[in-house]
Amino acid sequence: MVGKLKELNELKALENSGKTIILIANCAVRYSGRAESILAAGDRIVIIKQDNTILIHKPTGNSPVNYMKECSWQVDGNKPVLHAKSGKEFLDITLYKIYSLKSFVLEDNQKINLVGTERDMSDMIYANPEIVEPGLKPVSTEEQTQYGFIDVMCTDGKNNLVIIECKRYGADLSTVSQLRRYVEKVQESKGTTNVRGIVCAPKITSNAEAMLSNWGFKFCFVRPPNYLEEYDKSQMSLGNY
Amino acid sequence: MVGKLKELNELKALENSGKTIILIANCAVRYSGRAESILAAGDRIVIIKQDNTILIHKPTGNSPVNYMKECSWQVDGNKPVLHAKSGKEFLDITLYKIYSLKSFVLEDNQKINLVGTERDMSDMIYANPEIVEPGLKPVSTEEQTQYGFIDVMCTDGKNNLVIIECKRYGADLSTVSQLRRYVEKVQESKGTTNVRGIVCAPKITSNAEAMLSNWGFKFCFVRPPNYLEEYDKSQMSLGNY
DNA sequence: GGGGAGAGATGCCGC
DNA sequence: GCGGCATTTCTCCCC
Repeated sequence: MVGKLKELNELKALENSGKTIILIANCAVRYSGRAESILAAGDRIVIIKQDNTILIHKPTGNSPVNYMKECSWQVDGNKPVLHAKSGKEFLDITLYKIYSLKSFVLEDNQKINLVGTERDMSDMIYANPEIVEPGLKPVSTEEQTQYGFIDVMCTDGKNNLVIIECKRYGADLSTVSQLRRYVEKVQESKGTTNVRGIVCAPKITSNAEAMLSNWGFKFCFVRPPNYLEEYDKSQMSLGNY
Repeated sequence: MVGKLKELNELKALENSGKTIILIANCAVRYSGRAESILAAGDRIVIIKQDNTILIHKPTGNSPVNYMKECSWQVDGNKPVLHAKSGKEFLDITLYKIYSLKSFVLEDNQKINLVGTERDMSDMIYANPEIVEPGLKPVSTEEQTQYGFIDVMCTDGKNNLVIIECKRYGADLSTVSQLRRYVEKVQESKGTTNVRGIVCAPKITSNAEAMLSNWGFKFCFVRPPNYLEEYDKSQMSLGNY
């Protein structure tokens, strides 16, 4: 066991310090909990956050290879192993070489502000349902039912309730199943068959479209609010900064 | 603009170096692409991986606050800004203070080995369907249909096909919708109504259970292969290492 | 805390 | 590449 004891002691001293720890190390990882995993030795980035969330990243790829959130952890007394535990879950990181160990106290009180979600698309349709079909009048949005919540509900002026399910990217089989669940539930609770269903999305898979028409539902091409164009415009007007 | 120029130059020198870069900085982030986000200044961990995947982490929490995978990036010539681009997506990180900048060449050829997934659960049931219901005989597993793929298909000895949908964690409304899609599709393609549906999971939500029984389907309590117990056992027999 | 559904989902596999 | 779907999903919102 090579193990740089100096850095292991440093790491041990950081237990419960509430610091952000960045560890670059050759390590092996074992996880057991909801599932179980083994990862043989390799060079990795280990992040221990100030809330004791642990992330283990390989040198490539988007997602952490192992992780554990808001856990308790400690360095083993005898072996170069970091043990982490959270409820019934366990994570063991065996450290073969430590290339770098740094700790920080970081302050970040800001929350991210994200726009351009499906909710924005429902709001757009609720505000102006005629972009979906002439004659539609808004009734409700985000209405809760026992079978889930309905993005937008309208009337069509021909004595029908119209249930709209939005997808900001693409509609698929599960989208159609979801719409069907709502339509049937509303038909049941209102005791009427005058309930129509519409999927609004920029695209739909062919199988989903087949299922949609089998059920007498309708697809309507709707693009979500396009923030990218706004961004492009502002970039242009600002030049290259 | 405070900006430690020395570190900005170091960062610039790392463009296209193929190194893993760990940057601890006070920064603001702007993203535009599939959606759009703004994040005001705060202390964060910025990771640039060897495949030019960028992750930005707050000092707490599990998920990255912003990210971009396999992008191209560069440091602005005039401002302390890291520009990243991937297709039609943009990410700008404005660096107000750099607390730490380190780069590494990391080597990791290992792949994670994960067990205890839903697939393991279907395999278990396919190998021994009588744990679900006496008399069941396996027919197929992971069978592809136009309406999705069916986890396990069996016969029940009473001239019925039995379609089993497994969930490793919990079954919900969409699970029941999924099962229903398969049952109806098989009924249609076989031209018979002798098709039953069973959801196998360790738990099911109350609304899903109601919908399940409305459709004449059945819930069967099945726990996924319990690897945790195995882990506990091995830990015990090894003592404290 | 449970239930339901979206996500800048991501990642995997199959056709 | 698209399609379908699981994920140690995670996260948010609502009841």
